[in-house]
Amino acid sequence: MPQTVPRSGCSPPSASQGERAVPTSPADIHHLLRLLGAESPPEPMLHSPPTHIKPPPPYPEDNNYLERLYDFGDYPTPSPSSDEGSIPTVAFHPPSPYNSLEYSPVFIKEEPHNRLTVPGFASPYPLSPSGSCVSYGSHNQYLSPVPQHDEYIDIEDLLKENQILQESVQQHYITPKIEIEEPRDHILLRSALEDTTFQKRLNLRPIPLELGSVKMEESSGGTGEELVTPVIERVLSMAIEQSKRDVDNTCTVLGISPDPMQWSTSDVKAWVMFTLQHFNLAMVPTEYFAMDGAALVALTEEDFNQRAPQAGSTLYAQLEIWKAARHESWRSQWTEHEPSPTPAPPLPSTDDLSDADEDSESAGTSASQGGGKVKSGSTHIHLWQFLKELLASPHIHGSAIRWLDRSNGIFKIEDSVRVARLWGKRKNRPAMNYDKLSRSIRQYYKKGIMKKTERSQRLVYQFCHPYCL
DNA sequence: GATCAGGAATTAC
DNA sequence: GTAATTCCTGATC
Repeated sequence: MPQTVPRSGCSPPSASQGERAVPTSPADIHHLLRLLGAESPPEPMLHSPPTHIKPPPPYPEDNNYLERLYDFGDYPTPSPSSDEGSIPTVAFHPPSPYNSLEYSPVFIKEEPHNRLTVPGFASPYPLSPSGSCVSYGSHNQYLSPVPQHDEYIDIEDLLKENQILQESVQQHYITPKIEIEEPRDHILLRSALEDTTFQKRLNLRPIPLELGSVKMEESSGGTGEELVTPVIERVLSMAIEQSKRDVDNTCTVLGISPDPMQWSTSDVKAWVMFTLQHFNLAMVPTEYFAMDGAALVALTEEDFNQRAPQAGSTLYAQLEIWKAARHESWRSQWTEHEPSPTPAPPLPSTDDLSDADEDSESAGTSASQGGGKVKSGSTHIHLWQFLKELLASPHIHGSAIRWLDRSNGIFKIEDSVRVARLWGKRKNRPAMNYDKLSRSIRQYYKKGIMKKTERSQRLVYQFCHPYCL
């Protein structure tokens, strides 16, 4: 894939006037090589950015922001306007599942004083009044007409410089090598996510591969078949490590906990806005996600889609990744104490779970909703969230509580004793009963979280909007 | 008898 | 301060 080159601004002259300098401007290199019959560097590098190149996502124009986010250590970070002394400077975005391969800017620093001109030959590139290249933004257009030059160069010197230039070109136009390596993480991540054992191992719902606007590299050279089982294990680890790294970086940037269950309302908003912005998704009114992390975790994919029809799936998938990273972290911590943990038991398939099963039943709900191995789940959960949690698992709790009218948020408690007992277990309130639980539900009438149904029915309640979403 | 409705005090965070 | 719990009385199904 040819690497496009949004060119950075030109640097001011730094060498002395009398100093013999090597022309290194990409435009100059290209023209010179073409003049000498040498092979040109990749053509797209010498033109304005193609129109299909997407502009960068609307991150804050704070380079430190990106550096904090993409603190990959071994990878250079973009530095379009700094580092004046290096010529040319090529910086690549680090590989990340968040990076779109369609937009991989390469910043090239130019030294205007090193320009080389040839009689009768005018560079097609705009030049500043001082003779340096007009600087480009990532997607700016040419700004000025092309002036002529009256400087002449001895052809022998030109040939000598050409040799130097060839070396320079070989050193600095080796992007194909990098291009091959950069998307490998995407290929591996795709393969890992396509591998259903990933989801089975972590007891997760399937994660959509279309991670928002993130475009995975098409596996042109390799089919997934090359990744045989032993390799999958390593791939799986890489994918998980990558996800965890991304989670950690985002935590650092946003200043939030890696555990979504610990998020405050503002944390949730920050995460939602960040994710929407990160994947260049349509913005969503923040009121739709005015909830804490526990509530967010309790949302189903359908809930996400109802709140954000265009971005819901991506948000849900991202949250699943966060859960997975958290789950994996917990599993690692757990294995420190229990070398041979038994695999998570399969979810109950019947509704007639006995009381003895309610511990695991409750834990199963918490694990599936919270994404982690917590026996009793978080006690920092609201009753309405808990009820929605139960309602979201009809295969487990369908005999205790079920939707009557999902779209209008109407549900019925079929087994008041059991629901109350589950609630009491979750909140560590052994004396909980339905009388108390229903009293709490009635408190929601005044708060606008629930309302009485139009036709009063026993054990039937209704969520208010947007809590019914 | 179970549930609903709501007041009031208390507890937990 | 807020949410939930606890206890209570009275009404309804």
